[in-house]
Amino acid sequence: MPEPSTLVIIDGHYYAYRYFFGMPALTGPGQRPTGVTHAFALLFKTLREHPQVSHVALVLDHRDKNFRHDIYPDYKAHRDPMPDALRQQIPDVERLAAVSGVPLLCHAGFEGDDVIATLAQAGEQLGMDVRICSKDKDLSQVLSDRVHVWDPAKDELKGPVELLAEKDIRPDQVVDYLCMIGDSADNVPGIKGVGPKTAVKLLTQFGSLEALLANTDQLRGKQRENVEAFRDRVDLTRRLITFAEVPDLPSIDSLVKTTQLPEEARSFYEELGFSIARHFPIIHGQASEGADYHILSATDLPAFLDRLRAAGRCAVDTETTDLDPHRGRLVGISFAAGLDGPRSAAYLPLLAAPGETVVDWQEVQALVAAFMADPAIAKVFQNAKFDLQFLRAAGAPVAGLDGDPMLASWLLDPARDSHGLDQLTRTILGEEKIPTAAVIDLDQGQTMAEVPVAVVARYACEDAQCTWRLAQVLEAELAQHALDTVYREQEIPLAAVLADMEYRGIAIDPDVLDAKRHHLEAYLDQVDKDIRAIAGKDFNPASPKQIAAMLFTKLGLPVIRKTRSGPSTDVNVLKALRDHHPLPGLLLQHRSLAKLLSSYLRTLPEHINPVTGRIHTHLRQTGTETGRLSSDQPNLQNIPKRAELGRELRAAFVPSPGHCFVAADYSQVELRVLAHLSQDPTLCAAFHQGADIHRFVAARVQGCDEQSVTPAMRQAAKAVNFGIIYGQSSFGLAQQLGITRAQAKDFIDEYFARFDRVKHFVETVVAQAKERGYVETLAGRRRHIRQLASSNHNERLQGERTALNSTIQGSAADLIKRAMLACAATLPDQAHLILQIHDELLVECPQEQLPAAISGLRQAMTGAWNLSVPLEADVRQGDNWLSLM
DNA sequence: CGTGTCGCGTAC
DNA sequence: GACGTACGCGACACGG
Repeated sequence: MPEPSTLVIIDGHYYAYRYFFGMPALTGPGQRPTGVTHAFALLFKTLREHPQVSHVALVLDHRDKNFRHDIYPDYKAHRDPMPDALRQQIPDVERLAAVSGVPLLCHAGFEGDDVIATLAQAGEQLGMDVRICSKDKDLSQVLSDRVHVWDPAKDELKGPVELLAEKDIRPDQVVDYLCMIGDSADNVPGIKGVGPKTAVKLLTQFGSLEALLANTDQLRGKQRENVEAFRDRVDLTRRLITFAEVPDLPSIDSLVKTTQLPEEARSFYEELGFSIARHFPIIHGQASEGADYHILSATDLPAFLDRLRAAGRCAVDTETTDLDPHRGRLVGISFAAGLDGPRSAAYLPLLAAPGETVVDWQEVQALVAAFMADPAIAKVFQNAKFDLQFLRAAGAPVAGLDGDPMLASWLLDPARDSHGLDQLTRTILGEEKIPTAAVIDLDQGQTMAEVPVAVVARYACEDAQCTWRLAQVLEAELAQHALDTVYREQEIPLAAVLADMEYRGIAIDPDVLDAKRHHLEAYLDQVDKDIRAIAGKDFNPASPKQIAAMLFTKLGLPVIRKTRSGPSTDVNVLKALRDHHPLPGLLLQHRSLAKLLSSYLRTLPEHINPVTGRIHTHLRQTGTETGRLSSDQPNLQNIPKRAELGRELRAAFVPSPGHCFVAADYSQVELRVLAHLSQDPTLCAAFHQGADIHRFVAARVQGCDEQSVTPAMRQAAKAVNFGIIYGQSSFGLAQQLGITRAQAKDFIDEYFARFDRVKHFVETVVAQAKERGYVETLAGRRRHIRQLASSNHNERLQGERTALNSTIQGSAADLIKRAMLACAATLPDQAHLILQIHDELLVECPQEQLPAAISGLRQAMTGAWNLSVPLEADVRQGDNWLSLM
């Protein structure tokens, strides 16, 4: 199949303004404004790498007046002149286009829009697809089946269909429409008293402007006068609004895109101070080369902080003696804001070997605390969650958290190997940082406090200035991909919430764990003895390899399932073999006891912090590709719940003295997300009715009423509901339910027949993922799915499942993140989030605030997002985690 | 001796 | 081969 060629035409004027006003103002060497040029560089990069784009042109307005000024001297008379900082960048954008191999079109006597329209029609006539990058409404007149406007950041294509849906007009009516409403920005008056609404009404009624003017007798009153008064101006207005055909445009062939950035662009990028690593093969340099670092004294500090305050935004990094904020101390704080060159930074030393000069924290704490607490000073941290906890512990809690390159990197590509500072500096900035190992010997337990101040200062300043520069680059890239909103409004504020949750931790009753542990150890001992009595004393029941040898070779039991390396011995296999022999049952008991002991009962006590007596799990914000949080050290998101024996250990998780727990979990959140995203009327109706969703689906699929749904039917429907979310096949469903594959297929077919918008949604998600290479959640987060491009059939199928599941799971993750953010406003002052377990929030509050906490938590969760189905949360209270069941 | 992979099992 | 996302344990293989 020949690839259809796609011509992309960039409305340079539109983008210049959009980038100028819509993004942080970057400056390069010598305070030269570079934000717009940089944004264009990233746009060009996106187009270079876009698989569907074959031809590119950048269109700019000519600086001279054009024919419209000749026929209408007042044309654009009231327009503000271009801001200086933008005007200065236009030559840079032109040079950028030249060195990037993007043809620049700019014709005297015409406007950019004329060039765009002429070019679009030329491309269309050659059978190409044309995408115009612009939001200018005038351009709607050239839309057709082959000509669309396109926002590459959002990957949104709009053509005649969308125009009709949004404005209720066809492309051939656009000129009439625009004539009627006029254009105040261009100082072109339309019909007095006619705005968009009336214009559409009149066009629908009369068909065209010409017909309207010929039939003014059908109008009455003021409107008739206004329309008739317009008759004299209609020809002029039409000439101003209609695009002129621009002669002598270059041939379409000359617009073939360059897929590689030419080497000659390198010096231009360097001249502007752009990160070249994103565009060129990496040249390794040292991040501290040519840097300007300064060690602060107590005397310097006030003036320095004032400079940062005036700058409004800065990167901050802390050096500490430990990774644990409850045990560690601050060794120093570094700051960077590009004040004296992009690589400048300063270090405030607070702790060092005896004899070294440091600043007394007591002396500067109030000053630093005021700085940190000032929300008007925007602060950027690499992995802010960490620094926020240390600064809080040191008595300088942070407000105004505004950026985190780690989160920016994760949003741009959650699959990136590492979002660590060293890695980002290498891949984004193309430079090497001083390795931590070159400063301290971690194996020897050495800390930053034992290293000369000058050495730590250099290291700390490098961290701060790399954080600063990375934030600039990555945030510009976020904006390019329409990820800046979810960054600023979701992930960045969430980091502060997570810092608070980690810092607070959760209390543990060690006696409960101890008692349970001793009980289960005795029990395990007995099971162990029983197993050895049958299998021999050298048999290791923890070894799947030895179990397989024993069951399948020695005892000759049937192999149920195979893994890559041999027969499987997992729980389903052992259950199937229970009736054949006593050993499988004993092994199952061994497995569950050993799991509880090794994963929980023996390890949890080791995670109790000696200072706080609580467990402070890490809530990792960049730990998943779907957008869920993950938890480690220890993982508190997989504490047993389903089986009785395991569930009981939840009794060890207790509230602080005088407090109680409130927990709430979303009811069927992923299915509600599915209903919302698919807009399936039946599924949506079920949730609006407050139906038992599995029972409801069973009734629909079986064609019976809900009262006659048997437990088995409900069970089957539940399996299908989950299967949909995971992209399960008929084979998987059959295995799950112990039915034949044909029966499973019938069930799935019937499901899709009853919920046909769900079917459509599943297909659309996969198709769009294949087209764009990524899927998107409710909040606009993205996950690239590389397997979809695989030549391997099974890998592609896996990619399709991932695409579907990530959309739903990721959207559900967005919902609970929003709920967590809402908690700040809805919970009473002494109630605090303690844990998040994907669809559940655990809150600790003083007894007296219990009612307010219950209603606040419910409000935060149900109001997290306005879906087309209600969000429901089950709220419970209790005095330990077990009693919340 | 440490490191990486596998099978397995816990959660949602 | 067949159901998505995590973390982490013990066993085992491998390499220094």
